[in-house]
Amino acid sequence: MLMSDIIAKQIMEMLSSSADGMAEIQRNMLAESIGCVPSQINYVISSRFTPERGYIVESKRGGGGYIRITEVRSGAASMLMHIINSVGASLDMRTQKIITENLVLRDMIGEKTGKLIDAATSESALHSIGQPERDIIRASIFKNMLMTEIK
Amino acid sequence: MLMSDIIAKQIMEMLSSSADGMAEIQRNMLAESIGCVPSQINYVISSRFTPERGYIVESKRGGGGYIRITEVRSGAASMLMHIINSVGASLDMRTQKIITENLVLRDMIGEKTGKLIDAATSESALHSIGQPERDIIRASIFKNMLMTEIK
DNA sequence: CGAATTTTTGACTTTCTTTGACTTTGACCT
DNA sequence: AGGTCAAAGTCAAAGAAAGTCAAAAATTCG
Repeated sequence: MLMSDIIAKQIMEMLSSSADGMAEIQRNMLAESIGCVPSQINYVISSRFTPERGYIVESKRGGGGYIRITEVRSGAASMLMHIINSVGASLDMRTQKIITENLVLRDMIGEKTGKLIDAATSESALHSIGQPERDIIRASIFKNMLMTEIK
Repeated sequence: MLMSDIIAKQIMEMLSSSADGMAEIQRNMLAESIGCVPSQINYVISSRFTPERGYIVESKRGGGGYIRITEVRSGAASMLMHIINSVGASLDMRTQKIITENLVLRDMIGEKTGKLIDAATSESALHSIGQPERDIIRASIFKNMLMTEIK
């Protein structure tokens, strides 16, 4: 397993074992205990604990500094509504995959629904249409499909 | 025997000897061990392990990268496969609705899946694209979605 | 045989990860 | 206030793996 995956796993464990979905870490401590350079913690956070994936990150430097990661927890309907509204007129596949993966992870949609969304918006399904229309149609399909999940 | 056939055979062996029908390979490793250039692995995968033939391929680049090939195994698979193959390059909404409704009635797909297919291929989802491209895209999305039901 | 298709190769690209030198910020102590 | 030390942040280079594409070679088919 990659270093970055170990770090991410560590953080997720802290998050899931906390009652309020918050994890506060000391960057240098964590790096030391895991055995990596401190800046790699930043890399992991900025590549995996992004707002797109539903995390909020705050930090403070200097003595007594910390990094606090908060997992956004809200009801399925409002979370889905929020995503539908925040996705613009265009959506690239990478972003779609990240959002969908997160929705499945958070149990906002089923795994099967996630697979169907991936299939419907895949490059393979939309190959006959060129850019930028492809990303436009992807956004539209994505939102239409999510809409059916709001009951 | 062709190099490509050897590569394909190798992968198929991995697939059949795995309990879950999954094979995860390191492209450069495999190329090295077989004795071909790495990109030939891509060629073999894209020419022989296609969705049409019942394979799903995922991959990741960079450190710790991999290529994962999943083989679809099912009895009901062939029936759906038949439908997928019988739908041409273009599919109008009325025909799509009829086929989907039929699949739901016959319990080949769940009601929810039917709803998601309808949403993904609806006029509303595809409104930004004109005819005849709309029906072409609809056929493609439809087939890609049905493919996920083969498992 | 000759055209069409399939296979082979390799140079170049993109994506993701690791590392470390340097910068900024904040707290605490004279 | 100013200085010092203890954090965290930034950034770019190097490394690791897979992807793309098109030219060249081989094979198949009419």
